Amino acid sequence: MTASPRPTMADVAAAAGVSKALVSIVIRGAVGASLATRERVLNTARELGYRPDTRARLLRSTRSRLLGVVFNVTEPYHAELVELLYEAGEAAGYGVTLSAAGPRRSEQRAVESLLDLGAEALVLIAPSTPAAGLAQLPLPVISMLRPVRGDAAGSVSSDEDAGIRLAMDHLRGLGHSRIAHIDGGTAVGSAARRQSYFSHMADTGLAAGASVFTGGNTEADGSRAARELLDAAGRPGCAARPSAVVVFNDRCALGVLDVLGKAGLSVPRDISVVGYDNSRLARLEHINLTSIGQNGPELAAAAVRAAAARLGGGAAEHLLVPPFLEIGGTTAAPAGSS
Amino acid sequence: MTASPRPTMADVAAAAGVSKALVSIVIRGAVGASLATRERVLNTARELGYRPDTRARLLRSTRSRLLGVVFNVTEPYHAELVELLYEAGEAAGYGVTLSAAGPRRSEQRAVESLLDLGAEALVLIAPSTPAAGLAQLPLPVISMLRPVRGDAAGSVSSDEDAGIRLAMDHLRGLGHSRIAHIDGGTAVGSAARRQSYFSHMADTGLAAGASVFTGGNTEADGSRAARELLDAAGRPGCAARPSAVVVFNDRCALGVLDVLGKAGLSVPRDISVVGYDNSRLARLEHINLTSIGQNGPELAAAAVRAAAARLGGGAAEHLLVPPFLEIGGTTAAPAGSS
DNA sequence: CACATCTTCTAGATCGATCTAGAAGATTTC
DNA sequence: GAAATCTTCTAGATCGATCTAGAAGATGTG
Repeated sequence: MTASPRPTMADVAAAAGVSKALVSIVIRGAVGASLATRERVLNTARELGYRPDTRARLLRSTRSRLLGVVFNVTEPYHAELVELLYEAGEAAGYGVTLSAAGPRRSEQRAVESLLDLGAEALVLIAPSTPAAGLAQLPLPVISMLRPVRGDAAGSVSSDEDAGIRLAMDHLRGLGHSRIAHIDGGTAVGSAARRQSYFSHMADTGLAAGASVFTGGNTEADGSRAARELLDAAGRPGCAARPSAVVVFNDRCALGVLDVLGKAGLSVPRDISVVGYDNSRLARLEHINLTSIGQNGPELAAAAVRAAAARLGGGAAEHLLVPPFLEIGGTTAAPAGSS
Repeated sequence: MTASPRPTMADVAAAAGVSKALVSIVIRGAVGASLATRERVLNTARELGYRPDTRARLLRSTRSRLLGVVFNVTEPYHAELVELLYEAGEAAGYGVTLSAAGPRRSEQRAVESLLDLGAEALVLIAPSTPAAGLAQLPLPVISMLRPVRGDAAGSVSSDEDAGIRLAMDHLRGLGHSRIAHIDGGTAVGSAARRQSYFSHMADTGLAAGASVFTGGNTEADGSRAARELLDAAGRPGCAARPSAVVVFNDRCALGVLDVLGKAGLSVPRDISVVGYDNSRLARLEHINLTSIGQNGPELAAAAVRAAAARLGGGAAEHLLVPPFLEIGGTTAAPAGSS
């Protein structure tokens, strides 16, 4: 609470006996200062405890070098990306400012506050604003985790098709062939993952054995779907119970695990389960779900690169980052195999 | 991407035929403008699509009315508070800017970036910086979720003692008397909660039956503690198995539930379990843990009030906000009772 | 009507940096 | 040695708002 006024560039200039323009040059690391004075100025700046004032810098400079990031507070995974974006942004010479969206604060509000702050480009994590809306923003926009077509905005997302394939190849490798899918119902991305499931089943000659149950985003959806799956297997004339299930996401998979366990089935001995998201939930020790994870560091780095490229005048890029498979304790070879 | 330059205050002034000082007065809602012109200026501002530039405002004004918030990206609950702080801050006429701390970005770094941005006061959620460090910051600081003594910083936290009492009163009300505690081991806050447990047991004449097991922050800690609890109950000469357990936090409680279930005990029929935090985890439908929750909206509002009061010259306040009890499916009357 | 008071409005300085244009000195070129 | 070029540095304008001091006009008062 000591109110000693913070030193300004003029203070440093006076103390070092140079003009403030020169101090500015040195602090920014721009060309036009000799090595000797550069060092002298940096030293006096350090002695005075000088730190450039972001407000003034932002106001004057044509290139604010500020990256605005909008994330959703209700999504735990966004928080992880936020930290990685700080890192990637700062490594690329950008400052990063956050603005949170959520049930009580609209995405538009979040975007506006970043605009008013002078952000040079925006990274929106899983934006709900339609592409047309993004196109109207007066600066380059990168959509993360939600692919966008066309030139409205760049996009950087995880390759979902590759993710489903990773899951299925893993199960195939273990010896499974009766692989079912519990989808996300009407959730965003559910249709694409279901499509990937079908196409992979077809590619490996298992198209006839494909079976999909309607799940959803929540544990309740997963539980419901799992009960349906068990019922179907018990009905005469139906295919035998699948030996493995690929589930839309981790939360839904949790409901599936719960029902399977209560039905007396042992996972993974009787049936293998793969989730999607590799969330904190999946990594809880007593759950330890095999799951597909997004490559966060690469996603963040790609988003920053895409933003920088767009600022440099490039066209909107659309990147897909390959996900990875985290093998947990819910997958194993099927009971029948050696 | 259309680069139409954004209108400034001067543009609005020219269009409305007044001075920019007057526009400033109107936009800020300051006194000194007639109702008629006020309306006229606001109308032309709206027509031009004028939005004040935060950078310039921040730079010039003595009172930036900007609240800096530091939160930890790895803590899901912080995200919830962040959104509530936006709401509470904006309701009180403050802008809110975030800065994330985390394993890869130090709290100090987060604080510095807010200082450079011109924040007027800081709200640190569960800061790791010691009180002495907080005292050195050149602006009012409010520590949330971590009580701080003395005048170094204001603090707003949940009343943990009241929380433990809520849990115990709930169990007592159901008819439990053999109530054990699984603590947080060396985790922050564990000692205080353990102390509350003891003092409440004493207050209700149950001091002799008090028993504490060493838990911790994670499910593994909870599992270990639960096994110990079951072992102790089986040993000759030891007290009977408790009919209820109050656990340090939800994560730890999850491990407890897991072990109890695997040991063939039914929760809540054979034993009741109460967690702490009322986290998303606890609210998962198939877990549905009875838990103590923090009153987030009230915490946020209190933090903003405390910051404003401090800015107004008041001394550092230290507030305790009462938590609430969320009754789930893991508590019931003990088996023996009617 | 003269004077004080209040309301409404404006000119211009200011915040702390960046940026442009150009001066001063050192170095190269012919 | 004069001209050209390069390096190093500086004065002063500028970004878009806020804020101070004071002008102009309306209203009240004796």
